[in-house]
Amino acid sequence: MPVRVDHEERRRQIAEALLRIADTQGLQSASMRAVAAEAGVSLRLVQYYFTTKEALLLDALDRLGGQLRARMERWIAAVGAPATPRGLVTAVLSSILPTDQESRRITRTYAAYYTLVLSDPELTGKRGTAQPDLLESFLAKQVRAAQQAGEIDAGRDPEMTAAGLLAMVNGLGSSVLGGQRSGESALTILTHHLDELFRSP
Amino acid sequence: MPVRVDHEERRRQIAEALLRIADTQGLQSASMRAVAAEAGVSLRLVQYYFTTKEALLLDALDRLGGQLRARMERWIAAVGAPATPRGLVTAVLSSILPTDQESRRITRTYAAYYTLVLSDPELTGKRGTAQPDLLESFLAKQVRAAQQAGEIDAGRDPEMTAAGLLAMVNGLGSSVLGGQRSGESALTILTHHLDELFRSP
DNA sequence: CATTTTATGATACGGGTGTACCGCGAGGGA
DNA sequence: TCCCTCGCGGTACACCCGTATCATAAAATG
Repeated sequence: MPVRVDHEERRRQIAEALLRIADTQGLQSASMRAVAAEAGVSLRLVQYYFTTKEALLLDALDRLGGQLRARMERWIAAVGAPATPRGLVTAVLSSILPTDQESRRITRTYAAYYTLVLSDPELTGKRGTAQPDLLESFLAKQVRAAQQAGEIDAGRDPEMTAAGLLAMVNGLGSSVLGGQRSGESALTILTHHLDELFRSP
Repeated sequence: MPVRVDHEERRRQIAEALLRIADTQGLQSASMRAVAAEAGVSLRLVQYYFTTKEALLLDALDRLGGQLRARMERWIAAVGAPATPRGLVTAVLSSILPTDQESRRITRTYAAYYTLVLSDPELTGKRGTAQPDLLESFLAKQVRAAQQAGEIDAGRDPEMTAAGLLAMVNGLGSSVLGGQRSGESALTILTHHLDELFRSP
């Protein structure tokens, strides 16, 4: 049987099985054996393509980050040709919020990784750490652009505003996942704050 | 040796050992044996005072909630005799932020419980679920009071504002724990937003 | 004093975990 | 054709987990 095989495809198949388990049952249920079963392969194969569990965890985390990035780009592309700052900010922030099935899956899986990173900080050696900062400065740039267009009060601090918005969206996502709030009400709260931000003084 | 013993004291001793491990190494490292060792007792004793692990987890979570409540009350009491709405809101929100050692410990431990609850929602049967809602309505009440005193623009929606603030503080806490931001800068961002909220129109 | 209850020690059981090792058939290169 | 290495199945090892069981000494109770 052992014909030449597409390694990347096999790795993807296994890593996504891990992500599926992390989403539905949490990372602590994602044992090598469970991942193998979910992917429909033998335990040996998981070991073969990812020699250690840590490698599998890290690879899957990379793929998850890619999925979130792809989703954000899709939402950004959907705002249409004249990409206004307000449209970009709204797209980025609401793409993170767990409102549909995909975003709920992504957010839940990230949450599963969160405590893992907390208890073992060197697990992610300068991996996704830079991404939130990039997002934040992107948002700050859009805020500045909106200020120059007169859509946002010039007295606001762009960095503070961006950081606050991003933190708020993260917090809203946590409360949705925790069941205290629905995704729709979280989105309502977000748009309310965006409306308030984007009103000419 | 078995003199009559203070059960509550023993339970506290063991539960706090659990919380200490959850803080420093995460909940997944908090096995019964590890808790026993940390508390300086035998495994059998942990079983004796909390027959099952779930009971121990739940009891420790209750105690953690009590610690956070006590901290908030201490911060509220510290604002002085004329308790202005702004003082109360500031006290409540900044007491949650992981700025000092105690709040960092509490926030980290709550985060450790968070994913546990996500993967097993019926673990906490209507336990701390109500507390965030109470906090939120308390904050909304203070916002309304400040509006009537003319300290906050009357056009703001109190509930939305309160929900946004609480979510922002939660998100800021996560980013501090994740190492992307210092506790001081998180506090700076919070006070910046509070300054913006509490300016007469 | 006898007996029951309380607080504790020691240890065993069944199961799940990550990893390592052995084997083996089917390509491809010499 | 010979041989090597690629892809993979099966299984074993050592360890950790939560829980259950047995034993026992001290105190409370009668």
